[in-house]
Amino acid sequence: MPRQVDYDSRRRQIVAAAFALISERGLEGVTMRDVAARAGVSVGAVQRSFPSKEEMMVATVEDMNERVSARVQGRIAGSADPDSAATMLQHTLAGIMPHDEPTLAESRVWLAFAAHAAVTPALAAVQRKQYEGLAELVALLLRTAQAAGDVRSDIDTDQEAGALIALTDGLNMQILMGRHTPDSALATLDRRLAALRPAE
Amino acid sequence: MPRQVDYDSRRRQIVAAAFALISERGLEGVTMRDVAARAGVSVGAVQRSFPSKEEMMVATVEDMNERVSARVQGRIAGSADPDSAATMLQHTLAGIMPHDEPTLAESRVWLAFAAHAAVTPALAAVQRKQYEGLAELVALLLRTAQAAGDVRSDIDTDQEAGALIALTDGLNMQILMGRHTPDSALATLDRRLAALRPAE
DNA sequence: AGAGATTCGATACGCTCGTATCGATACGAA
DNA sequence: TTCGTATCGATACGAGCGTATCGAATCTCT
Repeated sequence: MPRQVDYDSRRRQIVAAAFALISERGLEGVTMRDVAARAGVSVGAVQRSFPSKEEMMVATVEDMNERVSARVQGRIAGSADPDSAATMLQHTLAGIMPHDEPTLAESRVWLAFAAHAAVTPALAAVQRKQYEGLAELVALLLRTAQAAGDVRSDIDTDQEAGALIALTDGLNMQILMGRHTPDSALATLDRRLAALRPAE
Repeated sequence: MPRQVDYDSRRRQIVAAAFALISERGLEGVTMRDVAARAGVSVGAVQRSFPSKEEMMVATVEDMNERVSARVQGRIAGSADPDSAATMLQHTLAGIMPHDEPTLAESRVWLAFAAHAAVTPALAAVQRKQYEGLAELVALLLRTAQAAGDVRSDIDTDQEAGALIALTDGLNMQILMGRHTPDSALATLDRRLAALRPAE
């Protein structure tokens, strides 16, 4: 029963199953058997694609990171005013926050891995790298918006980028905990962004 | 071999061991055997104090919540200017953030439970309640500071409380991920608090 | 002082996990 | 067509888990 399916697509299928299970039950609720069942394949097939569970998990983190990045990219590209750095900034940060069930699932997975990374240095390094890219993007957008006069010039863009990302992450958590709705969290973020504009 | 030790102190001892293990290895790294060994008692003794692992975990969450509350209370009480709401606010939020190894451990445990709560509604309710108390306290302090003229009057205190807590949580996570030092995170928080003051 | 109750520590049990193994099967090359 | 090989699905295995069980040891009470 050899090569009848494309390997990449099977790996994606398995990762998608792992992703769904993590979002529903957390990291500890994921077993190889469950992943195989959810993906509609046998455990052996999963083992063929991922020699160990850890490799499967790593692929799942990467998939999650790519999902978020792709979504943010998409929002930026599809934005009404793609040339405005201020608009791109709003789309970037708002794009990270969940607003429907698929993105809520994404956030749950993100939180699960974040918690895991706190006690797993190898994972922490991966996450830190992802954040570094985001922080640089946000800082760049802030600087560009600053040059366009859309952001106050007395703002340290690197510091502000860190603060905005922290706020976004915190809002993210509060949404998952049910202390914020996606709408109210987005409103808080927008209020914060509005405060960056120069006084008229 | 009956009642030779005080039950409350044994429970505290066990909870402390569970707490330490969670902070080191995360929730999934905690087993009854390990907890017993760390606490210096047998598994049977742990079972005597906590009929099930879940009850032990619940007690550990409660312990964590109490630790944070007690620490914040202590900082407020010991603050140089206990009468100033603005000072109390700073101590409250800064007190939540980690600044040394014991408080870093606290934060790791907090994050572990937060992630778990995202897929465990019963735990989410406990955490939500804890947050509600914090949000009310912060909002009250904001209102008081507002009345004293230390905070701009155009600020919606409830909204701002939510934003400040989200920022604090986000900074907390970034510290754990190594993207912020306790000092830089505290500086970010203080900058944010400074921005609440009325323009001179 | 001795009987009874209570707590402890050790161990057993049933289960689930990740992973290894292996026969069955389907394809490609000769 | 047939052999060799790559893959799959089922199952086995050893480890580790939470919990149950039970004899030994200690305290209390009469």
